Amino acid sequence: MTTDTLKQATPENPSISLGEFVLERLRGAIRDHRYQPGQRIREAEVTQWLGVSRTPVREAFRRLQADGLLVLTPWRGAQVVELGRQQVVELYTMRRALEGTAAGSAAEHASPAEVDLLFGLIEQDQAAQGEPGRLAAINRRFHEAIHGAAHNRYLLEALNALDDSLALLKSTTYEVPGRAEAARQEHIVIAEAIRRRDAGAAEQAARAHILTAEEARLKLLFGDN
Amino acid sequence: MTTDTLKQATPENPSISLGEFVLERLRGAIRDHRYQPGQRIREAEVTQWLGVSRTPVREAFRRLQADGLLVLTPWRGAQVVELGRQQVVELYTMRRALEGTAAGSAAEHASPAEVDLLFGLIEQDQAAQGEPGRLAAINRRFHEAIHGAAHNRYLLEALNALDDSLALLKSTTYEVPGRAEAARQEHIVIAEAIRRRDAGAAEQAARAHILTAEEARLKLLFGDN
DNA sequence: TTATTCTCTATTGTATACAATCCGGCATTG
DNA sequence: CAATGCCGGATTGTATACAATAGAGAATAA
Repeated sequence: MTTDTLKQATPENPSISLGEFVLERLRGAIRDHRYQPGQRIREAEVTQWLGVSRTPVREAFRRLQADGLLVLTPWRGAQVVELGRQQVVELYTMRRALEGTAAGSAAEHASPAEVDLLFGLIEQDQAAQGEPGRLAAINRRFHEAIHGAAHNRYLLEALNALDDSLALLKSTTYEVPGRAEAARQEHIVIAEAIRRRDAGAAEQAARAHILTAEEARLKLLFGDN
Repeated sequence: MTTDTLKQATPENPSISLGEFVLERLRGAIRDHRYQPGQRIREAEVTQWLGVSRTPVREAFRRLQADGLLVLTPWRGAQVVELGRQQVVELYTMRRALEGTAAGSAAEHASPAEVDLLFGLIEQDQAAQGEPGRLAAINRRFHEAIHGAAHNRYLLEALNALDDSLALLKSTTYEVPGRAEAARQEHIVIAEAIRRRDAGAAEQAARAHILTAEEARLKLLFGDN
């Protein structure tokens, strides 16, 4: 395959390497459940799908393994990770810690513009009542805004990896009745703590928020009471 | 190169893949400062050193990039990460969060044997006064014992990656006069909180411990007061 | 001399050939 | 008929050939 042909395969950004291209396409496919948990992914399959050789595909596999999205077994290849109840609980413990830290750091380091963004997103959230898709998107942007306002690149990377792992789960906690309203109130508490530069309160509020999200998630997935 | 020759290159465990082998050797070399921060690592160089082809070397590079130990620039290859003051601060913020969470989880989930191990290591620590090397090793085992007692594999992986990143720093905080004694007292507070199953106290004690470690580190590295 | 452009070499990105291994089915045997 | 061992294809692990690029140094012009 000529390089010219290869470049046609990455129209969005012809300058990135094929390995990065394959990585992003695979990550997206896993996040969108086009590859489902437990499913085996063969190198040849991706090779044909994306029109590249095995080398960049294998590179992407390694990165996704490091991110916790794939399990690579010697001579057996790649499988999308399946999360059991225990693993979901462990992931939410991590998320409580990291979101709490992010909110606390944001209280210390957020710029005025970043604080404004948080409250702007809360307003958008109020305007999107009854639209689960938009609510989920705004919720994600709210959390991303906090993550950015923490100004800690290691924290940001860890949170992104965590988000990818949780995307393996099928359900959205917004399917739980009343969850959207409760989440909005919790967001307001977090944002106000950040605005008044109260790191401890911001951390506690974020932890409480993640805890209720975890309870909603476990109820949805495993019928916990 | 024949496969038979290759297997001689991995005498410790002939069954693991060459990629894993290269990964561990490189990780060790970076941790031991045989490759120093900022130094460029060429593929051909590792190829000759370990007697393998470029393929497993490149695999290892990707994994080390994901772990935050290497920076891979397109067409320029791999460089060992250099940590500036800001990055050290960010890493310690992460470490406060994760060690605090680990101590809290350990208070909830540690087995009696794991609690005993903690106090056993504290005794060993007392017996090793004045031997910086042994003190550092025991300190590491103490923290690893807490990490294990948390029973959270995602947390464990994150802490291991963090440890690798901090290993990029040259100095040991045990070089600060009185640091060993202070650390031992802090360890005791953590271990006692875990023994009485007080998750909140364990988390706070671990955070305070990491905070003092950070202060010692910043003083050593950048002369902070 | 100094700045600039060009060329050439070292190095990495990609594709592919080859080796090793696993897993299914089939035959053989008790 | 059941159990066991042995092929053969499918798949991954590794090595290597080839393409593309960056960067250093030479050659040239001002």
